[in-house]
Amino acid sequence: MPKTESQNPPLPKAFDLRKNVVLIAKELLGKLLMTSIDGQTTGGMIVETEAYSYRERGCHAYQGMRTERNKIMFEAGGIAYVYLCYGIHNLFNVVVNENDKADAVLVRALQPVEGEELMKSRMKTSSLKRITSGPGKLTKALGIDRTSNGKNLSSCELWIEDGVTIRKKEIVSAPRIGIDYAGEDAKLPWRFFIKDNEWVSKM
DNA sequence: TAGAGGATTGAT
DNA sequence: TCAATCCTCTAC
Repeated sequence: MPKTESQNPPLPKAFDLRKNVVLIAKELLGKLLMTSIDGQTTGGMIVETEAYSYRERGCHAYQGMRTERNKIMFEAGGIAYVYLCYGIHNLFNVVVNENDKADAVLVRALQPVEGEELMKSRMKTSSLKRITSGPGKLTKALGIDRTSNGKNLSSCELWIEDGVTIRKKEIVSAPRIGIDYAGEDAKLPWRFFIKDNEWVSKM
């Protein structure tokens, strides 16, 4: 039987709009990112995130720069911001904060928990090894593309639910990847991942 | 409207 | 280390 909107769990507390995007990026670790496409469910535990705020240069919406691509970031939190990177990869972000405060959390890696066979099929591999260890890979494995842009994260096709609680001492912070253009802001330790987790990208 | 560059990935 | 690949943004 197809899922309905009301059957999905409410968004986890990580989406509390009063919280800072950096705090939310840490709290998303351990949560489950799930998709249900054509009745087939896939999903994984979030093991790596990066925080982006309109206040710093690494962010697409730096200083309130609103474009056709990033306009979704300016909406109220709890929706998906999916964009194409390098012309090839779809990258998935969780929009947080209030209207016009364009903060988002990039999900960089997952640990598969459901639909492993379908994910392997989508990745055209017979091995589960590292198929969701990277922002471009996890979207492909879960079937996320730009049609998911702006989608509510309590929808029946794409949602986040509570998983396991990650203790503070298990969370490692580091500078974000691939934003050298952001100058000093590139050094902000806003990349978070679960210590010793084999699914984290670029160990 | 043209040109440059990019929150990546996989092959070599 | 480099190519793939194409959307987005900026400059003119």
